[in-house]
Amino acid sequence: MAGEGDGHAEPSEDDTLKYQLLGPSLTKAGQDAVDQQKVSEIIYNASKGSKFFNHEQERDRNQTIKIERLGKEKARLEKLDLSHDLRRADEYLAELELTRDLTQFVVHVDCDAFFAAVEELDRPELKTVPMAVGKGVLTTCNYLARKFGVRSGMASFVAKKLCPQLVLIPSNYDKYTAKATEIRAILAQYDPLFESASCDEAYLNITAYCNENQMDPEEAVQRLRAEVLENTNISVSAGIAPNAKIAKICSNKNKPNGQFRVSNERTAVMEFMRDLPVRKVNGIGRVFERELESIGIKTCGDIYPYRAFLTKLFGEKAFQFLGQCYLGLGRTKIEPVGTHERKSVSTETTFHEIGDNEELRSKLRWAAEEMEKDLARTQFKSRTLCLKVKLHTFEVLTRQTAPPRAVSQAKDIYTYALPMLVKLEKEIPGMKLRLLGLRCSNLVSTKKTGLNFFGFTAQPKPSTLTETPERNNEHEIDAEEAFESAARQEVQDEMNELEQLSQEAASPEIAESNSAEDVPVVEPPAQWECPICGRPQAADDRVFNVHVDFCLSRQTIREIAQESPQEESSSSMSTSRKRKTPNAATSTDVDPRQKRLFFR
DNA sequence: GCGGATCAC
DNA sequence: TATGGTGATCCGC
Repeated sequence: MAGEGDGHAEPSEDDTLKYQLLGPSLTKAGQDAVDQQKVSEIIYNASKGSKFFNHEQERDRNQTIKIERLGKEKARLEKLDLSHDLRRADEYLAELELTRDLTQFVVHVDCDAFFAAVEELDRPELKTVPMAVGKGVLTTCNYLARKFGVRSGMASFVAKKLCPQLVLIPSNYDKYTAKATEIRAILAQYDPLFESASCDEAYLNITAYCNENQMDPEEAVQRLRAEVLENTNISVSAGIAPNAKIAKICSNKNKPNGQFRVSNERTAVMEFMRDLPVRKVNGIGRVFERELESIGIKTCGDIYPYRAFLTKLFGEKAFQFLGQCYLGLGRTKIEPVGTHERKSVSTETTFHEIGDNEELRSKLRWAAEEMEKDLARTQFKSRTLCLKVKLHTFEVLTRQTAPPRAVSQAKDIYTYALPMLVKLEKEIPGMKLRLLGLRCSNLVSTKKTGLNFFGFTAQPKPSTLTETPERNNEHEIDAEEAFESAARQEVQDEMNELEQLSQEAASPEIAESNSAEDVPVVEPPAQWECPICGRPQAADDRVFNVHVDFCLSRQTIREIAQESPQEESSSSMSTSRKRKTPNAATSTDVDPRQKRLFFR
């Protein structure tokens, strides 16, 4: 914690900066026995004077200013009558409490020092020495290295200062993904619909497994972990809890090679959260931690006495998120990542400082070519293009533009990105960059699915690194789930097609400028009736899509209204939605994913 | 809608 | 000597 050890509650400027320099993974496992004071000193001295350091210092100063404002605002609020805010907060918490679901067993599985562990399988001699994977920046390190204060995300030259004998291994992602696939095959036996959170993490809902096998969740997870270890030689840690948020926190509790459970009782959950540092919660990082600490919130239990202040100090979204933290609520619905919708594709690279305009153009051309490949791989075109640069001072700038038509080819991307770069060169005389990148958003799918809306012919999903095993190959999967999966995919494709159409309607020239394989041919049924409202519709594909989409939304709202109002118990900060009206059932702000209810 | 900032892994 | 890449979300304007 910042300021610790100086005998003062108020952290000094250096303390916050040093804490910042320690990196984001301070709270991770394997650091308990480390003298943080000493480590922090070494990192500080290794970094001092560098451009990176100066930038961090600048950021730290800005945060301090923000926190000072926060303190003044809090002092101002304390003099006001907040009874209205207090009542509102209590009403919201009561509302949240009604959504609590304690019927599910959710598990978060986390591989221990995954990349390092995989490397150790190939070269067992690495097990006995401090070792890290990565080049300029470490992606993972083994537990021997952590004893020296070495952490993921740390610059390797700093790590070498902490631990001169540290062995560095270049990363080999293909190897890790292959291993991850082996592990996922085992996870699927416990929950075929498990969710890959990343290469080395997954969420499972083992409620059905436990019921079918008459097994205690802890016993089931013991078995799961043993099975993974036996078959793949990778040790994993796990958290068991009534929801994903707590399960995630629990998986870190007994790392490595351990597990921890918070039982499905309200008192157990509340007690667990009460003393839990807010930083342990997914979504609360170093900055928010500092802000919360400055007003007196260190643990999730501390949130409650401040409930009346939170909206005015941090905004509505943060208030709702913190409310869920205090109550220990989280999602219980675990679903494969394939069901999520991609929002952007991006590429960026760091290089040594470049000021020469010609050289920068060459970097931009390269980025555009990378982007073309990525868009082809993910099967998208893009209607919004964003240029990202990092100056030699580490300051990051972005500039965004909307090309007249969706782009997918390198030459088009370059054409529309170049003016942004030129403008930046003019704005910043003598501009020197250390990074250049491109991001595409407002995506339009180019997947060829045909338009058999009611045929439900599922398309095989592109297999990305974190994708779950192909559901269609798992013959033991419930037929209804497979059906639902296909339906979800269809709805997704449908919406993408709709976007594609609207985009083409706006710019007719695109249909000519692209070859047939880029743009799927749209063949709607000649005549049809809307399956929802039953009304006959004109055989115009655009109207068809718009109408069905509209009807689907309406249908969904009706269905949700009929179901219990607890449908969506809660969600994490990143997925939480507006909730101005207290009752979600009457809200028209429907999560698109809920449209699948129609297919039940 | 845009740009900056934060967060996770 | 030297501090990453990808994707997402939220806020203020």
